[in-house]
Amino acid sequence: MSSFQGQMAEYPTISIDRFDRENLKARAYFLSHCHKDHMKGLRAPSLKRRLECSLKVFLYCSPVTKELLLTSPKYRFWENRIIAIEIETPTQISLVDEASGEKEEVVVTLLPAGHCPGSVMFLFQGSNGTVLYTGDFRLAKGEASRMELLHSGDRVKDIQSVYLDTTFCDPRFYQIPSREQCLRGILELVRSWVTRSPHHVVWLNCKAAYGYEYLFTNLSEELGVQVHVDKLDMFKNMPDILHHLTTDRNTQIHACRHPKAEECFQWNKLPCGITSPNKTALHTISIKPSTMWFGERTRKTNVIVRTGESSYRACFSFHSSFSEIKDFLSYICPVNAYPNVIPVGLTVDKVMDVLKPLCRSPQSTEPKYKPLGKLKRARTIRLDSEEDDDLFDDPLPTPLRHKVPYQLTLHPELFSMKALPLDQPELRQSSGGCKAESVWSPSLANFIDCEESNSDSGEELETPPSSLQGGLGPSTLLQQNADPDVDIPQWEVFFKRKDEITDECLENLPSSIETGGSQSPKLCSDSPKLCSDSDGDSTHISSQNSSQSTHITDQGSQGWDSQCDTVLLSSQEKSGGDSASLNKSAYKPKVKESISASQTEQDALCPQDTHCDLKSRAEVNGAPCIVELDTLSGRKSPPEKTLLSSTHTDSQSSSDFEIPSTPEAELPTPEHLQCLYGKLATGQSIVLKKENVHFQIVKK
DNA sequence: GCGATCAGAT
DNA sequence: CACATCTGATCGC
Repeated sequence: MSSFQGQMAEYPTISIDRFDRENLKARAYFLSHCHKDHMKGLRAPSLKRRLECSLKVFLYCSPVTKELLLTSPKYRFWENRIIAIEIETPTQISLVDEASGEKEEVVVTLLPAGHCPGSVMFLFQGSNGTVLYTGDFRLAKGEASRMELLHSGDRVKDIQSVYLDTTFCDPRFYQIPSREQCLRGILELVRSWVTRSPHHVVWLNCKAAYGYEYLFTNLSEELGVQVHVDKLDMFKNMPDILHHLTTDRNTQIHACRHPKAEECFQWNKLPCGITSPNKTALHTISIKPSTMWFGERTRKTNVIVRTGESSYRACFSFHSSFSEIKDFLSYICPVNAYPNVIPVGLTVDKVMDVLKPLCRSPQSTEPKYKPLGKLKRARTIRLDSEEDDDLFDDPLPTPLRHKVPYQLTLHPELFSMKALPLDQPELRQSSGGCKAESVWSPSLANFIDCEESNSDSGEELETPPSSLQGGLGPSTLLQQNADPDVDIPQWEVFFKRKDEITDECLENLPSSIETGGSQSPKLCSDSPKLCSDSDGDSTHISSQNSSQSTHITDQGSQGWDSQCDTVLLSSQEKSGGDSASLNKSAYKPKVKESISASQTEQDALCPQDTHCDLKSRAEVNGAPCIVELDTLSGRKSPPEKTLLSSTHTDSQSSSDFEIPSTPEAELPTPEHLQCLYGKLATGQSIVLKKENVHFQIVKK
């Protein structure tokens, strides 16, 4: 929970994520995302009064946040005082003291934060230096290096202070399985259940908060089953989300809530009340998304844990892990870093002890030279299981970098924006409007990608539900491997053969796994954007502006070189070529009416197909010059206690190099590696792949 | 009656 | 394991 008090030392006349007390005097307000603990005072009468008196005071946030906020009647009084700023569009704001007329200019840039829909970080530039307020964030390792607007020329911007989400800034939370891993784990568990019969339903026991949407949309997309929720009007202008949700209880995936939901579930009753659509009783399992973390030296990291006959806990985190935080901060390397959150059991001082070494040393206040080309890691190398030679295919020429969107000046009272030239004036051709094409965000597209140590993704397994306990429930155990002991690239491991992994994974698992038939390498493939051009004349908000992609694929997402001139491309255009090769074959947008029993039964015919899909690709995280700075040996987290025996493999991954299984892959020669490193160091793309669907903003 | 705060639960 | 939220009790205006 954020304990940030609202003001930053450098720009005390603006308030962020706090709206009470001192903040009542602010000249401008900023909201990073729509979670209640960041909205304290936002609907208080005192602030409402202030607004009525100070007509030049505005609230700035992302378009998605604005939409979500204004959906609630409680905040409707803000309606004419919120200014949505597009992601990654430097925008000048005048901070005017209405009493004295005193004026200060700042340029603010919204950067995607990956925490929940609409979540952003705020980068402020002005006379008191450049500061970054992260809000809450979950960014995989290397994300910062791919954010163009954190850079200036070839360098990371000289950032004075970072106000940082330190929720998991404790070595205890050294690593958290990547978003894709968690998603995939949940997907396969859900799949294994709902394909059994139309009466097998899943209840996703989610909290009342934004942030699960990408889970819902991905499950819906992959399984062709809409997710039942209590409310969806907040997404009315976000078709990419909306189309995967339903308020019709007659579906197999539920994320509805009820105060006594847990009790209901004991009686096989869903929160929404349905027990059986017809005469047949439902068979329900519950999956509770919750944070799971693992210590630095923990190998086994199960993303799904069975907690009861029909209940599971699934790994899910809105916040960056300790190692992700360190990666982020050490890359930014500010003069100062301040925690927004003090993790339970820690003190400010203890958190500062962690942050300090990652900041610029007091002796040299010179900004560290961070040539973008060198530090830009994480060109994805995707090794298709069938086509290993993909590895060195299609190196793209290094594109011109730093196509910085033009700067906008906001005159709130006029709601006008005007373009300003920037120091690197490569102007976009688009108007400042809300067209998706104009705001495509490379880092947003990339955010799901993980170079984090635990993001190898090949070792998940699941067993068909029927395999355990007489078919009483699915007995899924999905796990990832991570070996954070190793911070040095281990190429042997990187190229570990898939069959080895498979064998290891199969160990201890129920016999019904069939290793055959599921060689298709991708569980989540990218797909062309859904419904971006939907009918109607409403405003559609896309994930361009949401900092959380609605769709996760297992394709390394950083394939889009952030150096590309991306701003004018739509995601469809970009993903078009690749998507053909993905086995997203079965995506059939299904409206609720179309989910017939017969259809579902058909789906249930081949449940075996759902397991043991091993991702067959490898990612290279090119960051040879980065040494993992962590010296805090994380306390070992206790062995995960699962109801099922935990399997593990010897596959290892390091913080910077993760190693999915790669069948038929060969060890690279030193020459290969050298070439590879060379390309990475110079910022060349090695193999690009793209995809990624985000909410689109389509204004009609 | 509402808000702020805290404890407790999920 | 935590997070973000909700509920209910208490206090004050």
